Amino acid sequence: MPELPEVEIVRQGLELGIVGRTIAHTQVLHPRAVRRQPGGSAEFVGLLQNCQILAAHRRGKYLWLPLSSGDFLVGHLGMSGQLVLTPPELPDEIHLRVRIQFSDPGNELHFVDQRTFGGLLVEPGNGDVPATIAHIARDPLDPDFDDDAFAAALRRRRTGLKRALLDQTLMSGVGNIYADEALWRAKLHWARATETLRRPQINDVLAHLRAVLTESLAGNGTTFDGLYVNVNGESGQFSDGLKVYGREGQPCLRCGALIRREPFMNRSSFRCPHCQRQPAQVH
DNA sequence: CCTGCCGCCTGCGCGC
DNA sequence: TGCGCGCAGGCGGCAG
Repeated sequence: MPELPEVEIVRQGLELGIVGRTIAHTQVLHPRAVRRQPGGSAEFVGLLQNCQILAAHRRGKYLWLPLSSGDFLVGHLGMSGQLVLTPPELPDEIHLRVRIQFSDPGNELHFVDQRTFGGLLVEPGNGDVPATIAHIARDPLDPDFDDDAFAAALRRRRTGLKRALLDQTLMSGVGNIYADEALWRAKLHWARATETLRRPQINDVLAHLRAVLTESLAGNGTTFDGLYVNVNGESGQFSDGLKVYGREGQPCLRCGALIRREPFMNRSSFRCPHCQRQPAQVH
């Protein structure tokens, strides 16, 4: 499940592997992969033809590549998406959705996606950030992330803390795994009412989020279910760094209480019932 | 405007 | 053995 560290590792791989190269041919093997393209597959392919890739940027879990045409190639990996650099002579991956070939004889760029929640599109490049992702907030590792503004916005919310951390318009890049890890480190319950948080606790959550995201980045991200890989098809090594996510029934690494898995937004939350007690006021 | 919920997808593992 | 179901979960769209 790619979150900030995993998407950033992919971005770095794209920067090294495809920036400066020129697209020669594009093939869409599954129309759902370009469902956000207004004109469909034909438009997507046409807009990429003969474009040079100028840079590789990221906002939260979105990637975008400015093109020599002035357009942006925008991508989201969803839950199971992979952008991999594949030698042309290798057989296609089972879930290959989009193939991009370059004018040079190097590796192709493949968008591979089992569950097809991810996708690509090309849109006009008006402004710094693509219109598609204009609503996505900065992430907590972004130098321009505004702690004061975040704290104020968080306290204006009337919802649960984890729900707020997952809201990409408030803060981006955080998903189910890193939200659970940061809450465990901060000893806060996922349902804690946001309006009851004091500034020191918000600072604490931010510090723990930054720490776990940075540690994961240093370990090349988390490969939990085998679906996340970098552009060279390699897994991340941070799975061992997870202290609470996926550890249902195992002892808390701080106090020994058994980690619980609880239903949350049609998925799961993991917490220590002792370190992360349910507060009086929840959402 | 704000909040919360649903549907979209496929493969895997488990229980019967 | 084989089948059905729960689960993984980010995000856009929409209802209230």
